[in-house]
Amino acid sequence: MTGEDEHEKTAPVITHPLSPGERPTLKTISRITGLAIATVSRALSDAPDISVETKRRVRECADHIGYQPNRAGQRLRTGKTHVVSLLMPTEPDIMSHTAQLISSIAEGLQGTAYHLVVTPYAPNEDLMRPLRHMIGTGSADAVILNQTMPEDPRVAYLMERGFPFATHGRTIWADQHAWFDFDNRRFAELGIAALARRGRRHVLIVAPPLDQLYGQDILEGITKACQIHGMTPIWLKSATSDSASKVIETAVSAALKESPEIDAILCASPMSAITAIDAAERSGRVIGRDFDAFAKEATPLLTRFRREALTLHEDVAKAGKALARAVIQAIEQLQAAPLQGMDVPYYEDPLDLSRSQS
Amino acid sequence: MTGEDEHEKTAPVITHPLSPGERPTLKTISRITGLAIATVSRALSDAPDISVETKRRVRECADHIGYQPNRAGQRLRTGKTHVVSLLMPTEPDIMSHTAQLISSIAEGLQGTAYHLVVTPYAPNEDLMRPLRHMIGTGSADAVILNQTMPEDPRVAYLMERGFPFATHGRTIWADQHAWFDFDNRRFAELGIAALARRGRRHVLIVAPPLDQLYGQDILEGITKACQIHGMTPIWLKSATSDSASKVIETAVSAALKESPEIDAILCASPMSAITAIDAAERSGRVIGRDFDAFAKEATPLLTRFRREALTLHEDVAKAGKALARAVIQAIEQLQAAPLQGMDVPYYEDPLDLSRSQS
DNA sequence: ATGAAGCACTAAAACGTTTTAGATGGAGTG
DNA sequence: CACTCCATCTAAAACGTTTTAGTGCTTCAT
Repeated sequence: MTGEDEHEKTAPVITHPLSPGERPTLKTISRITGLAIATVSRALSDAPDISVETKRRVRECADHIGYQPNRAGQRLRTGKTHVVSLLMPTEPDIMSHTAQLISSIAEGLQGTAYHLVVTPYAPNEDLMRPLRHMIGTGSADAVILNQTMPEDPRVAYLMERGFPFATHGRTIWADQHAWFDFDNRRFAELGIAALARRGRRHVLIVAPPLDQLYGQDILEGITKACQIHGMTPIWLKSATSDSASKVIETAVSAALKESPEIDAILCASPMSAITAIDAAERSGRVIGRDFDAFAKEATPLLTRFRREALTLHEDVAKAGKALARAVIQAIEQLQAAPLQGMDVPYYEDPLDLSRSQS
Repeated sequence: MTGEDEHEKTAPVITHPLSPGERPTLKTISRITGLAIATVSRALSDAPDISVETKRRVRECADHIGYQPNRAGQRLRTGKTHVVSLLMPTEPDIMSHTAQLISSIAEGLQGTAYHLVVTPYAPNEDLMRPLRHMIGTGSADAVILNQTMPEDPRVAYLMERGFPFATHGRTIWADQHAWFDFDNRRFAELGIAALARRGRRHVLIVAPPLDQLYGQDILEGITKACQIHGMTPIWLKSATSDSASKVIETAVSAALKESPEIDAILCASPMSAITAIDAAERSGRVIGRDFDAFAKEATPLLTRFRREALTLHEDVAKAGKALARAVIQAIEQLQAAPLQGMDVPYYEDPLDLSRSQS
């Protein structure tokens, strides 16, 4: 009876007897509601053996005083860090859409209990070291790898240890882990098709690095599409799409001299496209007249500069969001199957666009 | 006697009686060395009342078993999070050097006890909300703000609360807090001087947003330099360097029609330069012949595309490293004065470069 | 009446660290 | 001999959370 009276007294007039600067804890709620700390904790985590009425009261009180669980306490007790680590090669001195990827992963994590910490590593350094260190010190609950090779040893290591992770880019074990990727085969097919539709026949390929799966995908896509459309691919020697611009420039110039029949260029990255187009024009050819160019790009950079260039867009923000979802699912293991996704990039013909807008 | 004997016995033969998968803790070291946990802790933190010999023994043991302090434990006890939060507007669908900034801040934090967590916020949202949330939940020891306005309310708030922070970009309170910035006044002066040296007289300014201090700096620099070099600035109306490309394009076209005497363009960002040069060429002018362009850029993007464009380079990696240092100093308050730095960007004349290399 | 079962709650321990307030023992001092 | 002093070490508490193993109490079947 008196117990019920006390409840009646404290419940409506929630005055909190805590000094203003103090961060509220479970103990605070316990003091206010008169319940044990354990009860408060279990009420907030919706345990089955707490009455509905108690849960309501506790939650109300928690909302009222603005309770936020202390992560350090949780972390110490549960061993969970609430951290997702993005393992990325140190960013080179070049513009990229990596920031958008980071930003969108972090956004996707917003509202969950997880934070994104960025862990760069020197590209020439032992790939395994940062990963081992991260796992060894237990500084994250999961990893996102953003540049994976087909047989990436890190992926093998993570799978073996059963450590939650997701990759940006598939591997040969793609069916066994969470990943997100763009459909690079389709990029290649769309590119070759678009160039063929314009009557081009001899396409210079500024190839992607072949040690990564997306590179192999593009390779396959191009080969197949060239057969279908009767195109002849000329592979750029001694440079890939991520070579330094001078290397690409030299290689493109040499290729154009050697194979004057080239009337199209396909590039696996926007930056290499910029260089390649420039080199072609320096060799006296005019884009749109003497040749067409098709490039993969994540943002409207190239088209802004050369409307004549054909580009295939990738939705980087979508990739980030998907990776965030995937990695959380990997941590919580909601489902047996890892979350995977492939986004089909889209192609807009800039000639059509400029025609309709002007 | 027996106590000393035990020391003699345990010290040399360091066998660690811990199950292999277990992460070593202070308790582990305590067990191995026979010292109390408190002693081990104080030895590792180099407390004055621990003997030199004991410190040596403890450190040796710690190294041997690969002890790494449990951050959650430290965090709970000390209230320090060991987290630096980078508060950044969500990255738009555009290539940028932001990733390099993030990467280099994180690199600068490597080796310290701090991690970088990325906290994006919607640009249209209340600026204070994410900051308040961060401080309210105590989820970081310090913040880095990467786009500050001259009278940024966040900076005022942080100074008032005495919360450690550093900014990328100065404010009107620049003498009171840690910051790093590029010398944008100098960018403007160098640009105007370079254009004047080429005999140009009427320069179209694709102005930076004036609500940020770097914009005001550029404005001042241009005004002063134009006076000195006898140049006439024509300010682009209805668009700034971070407007959408279509807006910039329209505005540039209109300006060129209205002021045909324009023979130079100065742009506050590489992306706006790409658009502006394109628009000028669509109006029938040829870069290098009819006009010159000067742009601020962090990476060799623009010059790769249009060698004729003059650009001023910024060392983004240096900024990141400096911010990391500054924020750590702000946390540890090693010195009374906040760490500040201004980097002078450098200018290379691409005409000289192409002349000497080809 | 007795025991079992179930409901709603709680006390206490544990995670790993740092810090406070001593404890211990030997050396120096009166 | 009693004392202070000092150097070195330690026990215990605390940070906030979750979880284990209960405790009371009621109800219900026997």
